[in-house]
Amino acid sequence: MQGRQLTRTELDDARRRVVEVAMALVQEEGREACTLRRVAAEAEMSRSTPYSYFADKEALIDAVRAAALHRLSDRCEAAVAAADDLGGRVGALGQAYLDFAFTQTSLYDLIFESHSAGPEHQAAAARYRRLAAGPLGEAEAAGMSTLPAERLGGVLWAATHGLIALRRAGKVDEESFERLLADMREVLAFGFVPRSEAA
Amino acid sequence: MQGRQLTRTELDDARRRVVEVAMALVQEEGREACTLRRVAAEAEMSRSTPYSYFADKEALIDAVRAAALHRLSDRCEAAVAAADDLGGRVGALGQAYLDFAFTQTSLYDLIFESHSAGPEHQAAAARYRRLAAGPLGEAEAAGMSTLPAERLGGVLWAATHGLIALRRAGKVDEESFERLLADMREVLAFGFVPRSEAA
DNA sequence: AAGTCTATTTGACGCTGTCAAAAAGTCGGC
DNA sequence: GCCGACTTTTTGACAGCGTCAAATAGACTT
Repeated sequence: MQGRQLTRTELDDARRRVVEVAMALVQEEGREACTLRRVAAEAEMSRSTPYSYFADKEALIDAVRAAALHRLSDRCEAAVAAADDLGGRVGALGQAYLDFAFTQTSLYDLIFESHSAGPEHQAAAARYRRLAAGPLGEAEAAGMSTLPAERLGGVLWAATHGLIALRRAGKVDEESFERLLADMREVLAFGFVPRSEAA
Repeated sequence: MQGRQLTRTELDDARRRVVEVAMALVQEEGREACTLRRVAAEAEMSRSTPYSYFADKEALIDAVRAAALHRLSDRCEAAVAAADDLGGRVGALGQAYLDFAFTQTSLYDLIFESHSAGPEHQAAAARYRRLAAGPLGEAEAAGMSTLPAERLGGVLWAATHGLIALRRAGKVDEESFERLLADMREVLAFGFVPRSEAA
């Protein structure tokens, strides 16, 4: 109920708080539970105050999606930073990705929910690609990859996400998932020059 | 407003009609537009009659999901049947899959929407796997695959779906999509014994 | 102190999924 | 040929949703 002109950062802070509350709601109670009215209540504002920061619900969800993608990037970045050799970095990237997908399931699903052309989202996606290009670029520079890092990264991302999605949607069971993950490592390793020289 | 005891097939017919209307609604106006009340109206029944056939909305959507998966299988099956050599059959399977994904986008998305453990859904998924195992099994029998058909199929399915999902979610643009599809064919061909013997 | 400008809240609308109660229709027994 | 039992369908009602217009509350300016 305050009436003075808000500073830029005050406004941004409020906006950010709304996104945080919404993200927490998605993560803890699922996509469905993330309703505008609940977000508002939990952020201790009236039900239509979020409309000061977002055009509509979809705009809010878009922001949450971008934030979720940033969080995924954070996890991967940290994991990569903690590893100390090249192999470790590539492995850590993949492991962190899988951990996020199966730990923060609702957020992960949100990230890949259909069409979202906003600039925030594109930026977040670009950041993730750039990040993944790190270890893979190293591999390329070391002459270990038959493909440019960016393209190998795309193939790996697609395959990994696809397998996760199939598992999540119940198209493959737990057992098949594990086996397919191993198979994929085998097959996709072809994107790298023969690791053991004798496969 | 009829009051007599309905035969098994009458009941099934009505149920099927509801599913068909709902599926048409999803395909033509999107997932959001598929509301219970609209389905009921379009099927010319009162708003709560669908509850005679489905426990709740999610149960109806589950049925639509299974039906959509069956339709995808139909398309793939027909495409495979129309091709006459092994290479053609494998290619036709993939092409039909991609066509469906980019043509019936809402239905395709629905298929992979999270968790759906119902038996109808499992059966539909099993049918699709069995179907895909046809051409791939041939390839295996011809000694062209380094993996059992079922496992190679899983890898291909995951990679293909993942790429489609990335494209759909705006994580890769049109251009990257085409390039990655080609890259994936290249890399994944390793699941087959060297096609040209000299890659 | 009055008036202006801005941020927030409140009221209201049409839509949704859902269920209990009412209604409508068909059939078997008399 | 009507009556009561049974089954299916419709209607009424409720809470919750996203959304917007109007009303409100608060802080600056003059």
